[in-house]
Amino acid sequence: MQGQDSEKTDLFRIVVEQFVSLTDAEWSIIRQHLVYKTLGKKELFISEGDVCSHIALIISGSARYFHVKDGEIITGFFSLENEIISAYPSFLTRKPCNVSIETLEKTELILLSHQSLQELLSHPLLSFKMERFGRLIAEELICCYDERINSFIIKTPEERYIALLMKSPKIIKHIPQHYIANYLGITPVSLSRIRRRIMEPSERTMINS
Amino acid sequence: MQGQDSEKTDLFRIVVEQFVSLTDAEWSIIRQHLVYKTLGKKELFISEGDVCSHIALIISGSARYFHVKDGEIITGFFSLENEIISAYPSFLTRKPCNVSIETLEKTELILLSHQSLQELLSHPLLSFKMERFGRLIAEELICCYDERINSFIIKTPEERYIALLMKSPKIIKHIPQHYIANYLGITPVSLSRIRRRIMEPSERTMINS
DNA sequence: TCAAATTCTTATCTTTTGTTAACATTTTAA
DNA sequence: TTAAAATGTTAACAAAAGATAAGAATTTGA
Repeated sequence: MQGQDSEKTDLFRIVVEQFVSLTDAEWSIIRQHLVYKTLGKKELFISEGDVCSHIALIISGSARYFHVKDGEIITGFFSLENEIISAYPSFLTRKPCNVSIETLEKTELILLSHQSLQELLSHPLLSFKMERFGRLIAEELICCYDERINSFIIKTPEERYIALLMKSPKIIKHIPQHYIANYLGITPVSLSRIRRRIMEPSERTMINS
Repeated sequence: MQGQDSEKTDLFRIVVEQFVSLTDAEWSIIRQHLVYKTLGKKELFISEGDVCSHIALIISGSARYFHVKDGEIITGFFSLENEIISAYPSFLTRKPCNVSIETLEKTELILLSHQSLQELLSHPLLSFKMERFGRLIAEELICCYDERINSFIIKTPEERYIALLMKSPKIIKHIPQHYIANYLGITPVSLSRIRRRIMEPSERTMINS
């Protein structure tokens, strides 16, 4: 950990302290396990079939999760700045993951390995807080998953798109549309039609004229 | 806790010990917080808009999770024997839940209230193991959610149905088809067509003749 | 037991989505 | 800079799904 990297890894503390408060002594132990890393654009964080060995906090940049099916690439999720990336089920179960994760742009990460997390979970001074952190992180993730599944069950693709517009305009603006289409469970062509359908009549007139 | 109820609540110990081992002393503390309860067929466990106050283990019976949208009832999930039921996001966040849960048949439950869980999480002798139990339960749930979301992104409705056939024949056999259709994200009519489509040609001939 | 309700299938028609391809625009990389 | 690649829209047609209704079979409950 060099000087400037150490500053970067300190950003991880903010995330942890959203769930459990840490003393400086506790933080200094955790910090030793963190690794700062940058990835260029379209670099892989994890490849389908590998066991996910790290979770990572995105300091800057973004990433997409994708599957390959019948030679087609299908994007299922995005992670943006200040969010965690990981093939979490694989990270937890130590089984090969069914997803690949690739950066969408130059991305700065803070990494924590599975091995390191296990050490922290076993560390006499930290185990309790780390267990709690792990629980609260997982519980928050459950709420996100739940919302996403409900949107598939209850909403039409058009409604899902409008909901995404409202909730994450950042995704709509910064991420290619065919990736968003996959995320919504539809084709890019279909999303293009939905966009035209929900376009304001005034705008529609402007374009048609 | 009367004698026979106490026997029933002991089934909860098996679930906990799948994640953390317990001494008899520890178990006796947890057990005091458990309540045995039966629900008749089509009774509500939780109603959309309420804050979910309990998680429950199904000893016998089954339940379905449903939403109401535009007056339509849409079933999103099922829980069977030996599984947990709860509007977990609501239970965790103390916010009104967006789902109702109703038994599909006469159902025996072991209840643990949010209040009780908080007490156990604060109990000096139990907090560590309860934190760990909470973490591991949440992590397992994440894996289930992940699989379900991936099936919406990657698979067609027909492929989702076939996957359900393979993985949970019990659901297909015991649960009305229009509920399963909702679960797959399609209409009952559409599921009926899918079933005919994937029916063996031989069977199809038998029926057509 | 028997009428009512539920469940499932099927048919018809409409709407939506998927597929493929063409084209314009923008971005990327050599 | 410039050719290649990526992105987004549109069109035409096919396939699938939704909506509605009718009817058969099964289940439920009084």
